[in-house]
Amino acid sequence: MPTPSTDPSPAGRNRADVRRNERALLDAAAAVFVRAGVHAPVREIAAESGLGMGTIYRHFPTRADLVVAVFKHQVDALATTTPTDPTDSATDPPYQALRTWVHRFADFLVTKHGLAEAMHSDQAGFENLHNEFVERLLPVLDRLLTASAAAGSTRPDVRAYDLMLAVGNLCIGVETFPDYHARQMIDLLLTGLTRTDPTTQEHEEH
Amino acid sequence: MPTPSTDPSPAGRNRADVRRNERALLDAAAAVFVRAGVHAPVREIAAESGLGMGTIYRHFPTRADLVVAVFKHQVDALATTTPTDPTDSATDPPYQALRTWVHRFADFLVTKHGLAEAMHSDQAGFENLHNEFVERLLPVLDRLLTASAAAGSTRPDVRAYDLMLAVGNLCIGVETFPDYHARQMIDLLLTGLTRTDPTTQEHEEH
Amino acid sequence: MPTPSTDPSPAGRNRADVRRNERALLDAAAAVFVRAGVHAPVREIAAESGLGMGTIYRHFPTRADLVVAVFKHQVDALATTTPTDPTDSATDPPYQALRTWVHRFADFLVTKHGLAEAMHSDQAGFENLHNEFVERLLPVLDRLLTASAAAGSTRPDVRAYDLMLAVGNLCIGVETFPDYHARQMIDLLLTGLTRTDPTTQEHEEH
Amino acid sequence: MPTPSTDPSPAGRNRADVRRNERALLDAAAAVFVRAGVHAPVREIAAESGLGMGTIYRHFPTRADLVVAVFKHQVDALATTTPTDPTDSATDPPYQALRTWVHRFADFLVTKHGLAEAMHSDQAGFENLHNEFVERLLPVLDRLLTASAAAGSTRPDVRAYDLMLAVGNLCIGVETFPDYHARQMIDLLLTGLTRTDPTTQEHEEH
DNA sequence: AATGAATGAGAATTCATTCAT
DNA sequence: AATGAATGAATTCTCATTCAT
Repeated sequence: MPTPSTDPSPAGRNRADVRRNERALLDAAAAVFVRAGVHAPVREIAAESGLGMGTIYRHFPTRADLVVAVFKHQVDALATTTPTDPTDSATDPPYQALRTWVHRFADFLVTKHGLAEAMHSDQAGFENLHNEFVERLLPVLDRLLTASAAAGSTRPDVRAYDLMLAVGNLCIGVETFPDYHARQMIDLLLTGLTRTDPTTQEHEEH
Repeated sequence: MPTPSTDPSPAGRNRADVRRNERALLDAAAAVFVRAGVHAPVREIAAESGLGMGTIYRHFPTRADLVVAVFKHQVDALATTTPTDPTDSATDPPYQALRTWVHRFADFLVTKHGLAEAMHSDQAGFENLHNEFVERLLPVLDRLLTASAAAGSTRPDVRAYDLMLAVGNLCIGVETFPDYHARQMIDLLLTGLTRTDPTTQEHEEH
Repeated sequence: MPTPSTDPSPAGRNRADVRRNERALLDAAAAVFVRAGVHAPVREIAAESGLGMGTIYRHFPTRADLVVAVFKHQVDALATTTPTDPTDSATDPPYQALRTWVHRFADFLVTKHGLAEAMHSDQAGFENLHNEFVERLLPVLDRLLTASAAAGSTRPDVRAYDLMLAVGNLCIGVETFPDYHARQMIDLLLTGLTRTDPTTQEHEEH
Repeated sequence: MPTPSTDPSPAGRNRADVRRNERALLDAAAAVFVRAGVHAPVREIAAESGLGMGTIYRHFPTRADLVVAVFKHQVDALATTTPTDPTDSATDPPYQALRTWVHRFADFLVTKHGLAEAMHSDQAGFENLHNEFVERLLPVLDRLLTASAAAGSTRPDVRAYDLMLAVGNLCIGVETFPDYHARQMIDLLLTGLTRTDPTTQEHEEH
């Protein structure tokens, strides 16, 4: 809804308007995803955002586009921060860096209702989501895993792809079954990954 | 109403027919579940079975009833065979028994498209499914896990419930992502479960 | 299915069997009609009777046939007892006889959940029901009404048909709205039938 | 799209369109209700209106909402005109005012196929309909009846609620049975309501 | 004659997506 | 660009009626 007196542009909405709408949409979608999962009705997101449904479709033609966009920021954080942090790699042995990152990844998934599930959805329109994760995060995890294996801390025969999916999977059901301790299971997996040096392993577990 | 000694059935359509139909229904449902997941439309199962939709509702009032029935046989096998097999417990140390059962459990889940997913569904009508699994299988796993921990082979601080859900989770996505090796991830988890004994871990993996 | 030891007839069930079934059906239907109205599912009546649904259809091809049969006894009572009772007509003036019969008719309707409603149903298969009532009871009411009018107790310009439907109508809703006093309304109608305030009434009618 | 000063609507489809559709829906529903009763399938109303089923649900979430809306105008007329008309109360004695209103009420019901019936429906979604009538019209009738009783024209022991339901009931079946004269029966009821020959009437009631 | 399993049309309801304004 | 009303396919579930045994 343009405010004629303040906007002299004859063409209507300007770039700022559009960007503002997109932001509102993303915030609304994030809120709704938390509340009702990533399969929530489009109308609900529209209502939350205060914008029309048509606007959603204009900005994000498929649901996956929206989901990807919603989590892009957090994915970016996971993708960029860790591997470039020099202090981390200085102080932490590679295995510690791997553990830390996996935990952050898990925390991210666990706090997004339905996201872990959606990562595997073969529903039309969700391939993008999986691809996004693979493209952005797999290289990061791969680097960490390779470094850890190179240091002799972890087995060299485990692929980052499998590990990423496995961790994602272990996060499923956290909301549905409050009694399920995903964190501990992930730790089990990580421990299983290590190369048998007892001193390294025993005191890590929580 | 006379009860001829040879035919206890008082009704027209005889028992054999009815059982045959129920079998057809279960087979059809199994096939459709593989093809389209356990959320497949009832109509599709009816079409696959060659029977009417009403017949499905007669036999299995809720979807979960059908799902449970479809997998009952396999669940029964998992629930009964293992813990009572004396030769197993004689030859295998407790940890081996645990591994074997977990692998069988995983094989079962992996071959049923959508089953692992359905186990977590909070959709109406699927609670039964989760309950069925918990009620039937959790005691078995619990016994195996307790025995293994008692033998000092595995950590005593891991609950069977978490382990069951975790294994179930790790099986998710096997069909969707052919490149995902659930088996290896499950082995990682099992290894992580052991008490960090270097000799135990190295040669188990496949 | 014959009872071999007690029934030597080679042709199967004898007349007594069939009649017994019909009676069971009628009793069951009466019970279900009270409980769930005359639109109750056929299956429910079958279950109540302990007989099969097919048997119901054999005995009563349409639902109205069943409804008519269920109430036949009571209709018979209304149709035959009153007009032939000599003591009644001796002690009661004609108007009193009319009132008494109308009350009995109303009591009959009120105690059959859904019957008053069904009398008007234009649903396929219910014409019979209306016809049955008209054919059996209208002559009775007509006789009573004519006698009462002849004695100068009631208006001569009211037809028995209208009165019968009106009384039937006034019985509707007794179960649904416990606060509705059908009895009093019927009394109002009967009172209105008597010649009372000439100035108010005569010129209004259309 | 800037908001022209003449159109305050922020939305695409403008208000006039929406209102036109709602009107089309109401007209279609009224027509279908006459033809097939208020239980007619939603799809039929949609077809009659030329609009989609979803549109009906958008405008009228429950069937009762639609029914209420269809008859709202007439209910409004009955609810507001009469009691505030000063000339009526000046020229008519209270009993005449009562008669007039009851006739108007009956005319309304009689011309709406299935409405009188629906008023009593205990089907889910029809409570509102009954409530609407009671809430809107009962106070009006109560005022008229009380005034008439106060003037000594009618019996003081009859409640407006019973009278309203009774009149409604007497209107049932007008379309189904063309030979049924609801009008006359209502007049009978009203006449029975008047205080005339005390000896005949008072002691009969139970 | 009796049975009740099977059938499938019918009705309600939801929601992704389009498109006139 | 934005809107949100309109659409109607898709899905679930019920129950009258048929018919093989």
